[in-house]
Amino acid sequence: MNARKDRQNQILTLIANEPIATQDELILKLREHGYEVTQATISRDIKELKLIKQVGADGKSVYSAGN
Amino acid sequence: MNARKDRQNQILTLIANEPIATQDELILKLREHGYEVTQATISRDIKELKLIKQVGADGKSVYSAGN
DNA sequence: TGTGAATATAAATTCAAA
DNA sequence: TTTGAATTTATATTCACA
Repeated sequence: MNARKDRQNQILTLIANEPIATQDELILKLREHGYEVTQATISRDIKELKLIKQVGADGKSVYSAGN
Repeated sequence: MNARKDRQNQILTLIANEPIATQDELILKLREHGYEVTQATISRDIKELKLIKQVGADGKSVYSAGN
């Protein structure tokens, strides 16, 4: 299925363009773009995409593509 | 106080030398090296050290120094 | 296969205290 | 300031099912 791949690409785009700190935040953003998913699915996407969660200079954590 | 800085250096050494997946694991390793701390403290250390948790190729997550 | 609901596990934070 | 105990919050996993 391509819904999954599309969604994962959207995730990459989202985190590249704005700081996203939690999976719940990501769920909301995805919803704005027409993707309806739950936290369990996001968690799996993040794992597959090998995203990392890093604490920024300001102390806020942000998801990003590790490399 | 230097206990904190010493402990944080030990943390950096530990994660550099073996894969550590969780804060509880880190607590155990630190204990082996004479440091007695709780998860709350480790969480703060990790934040200060700006460590990242990344999912490896094998699917296991590991803490590492982001850069 | 991919997903959601429920649950388990991990991690961050609050609040008191040394 | 730094910490631990308790708690909240976030994330990963299990289990059933389309």
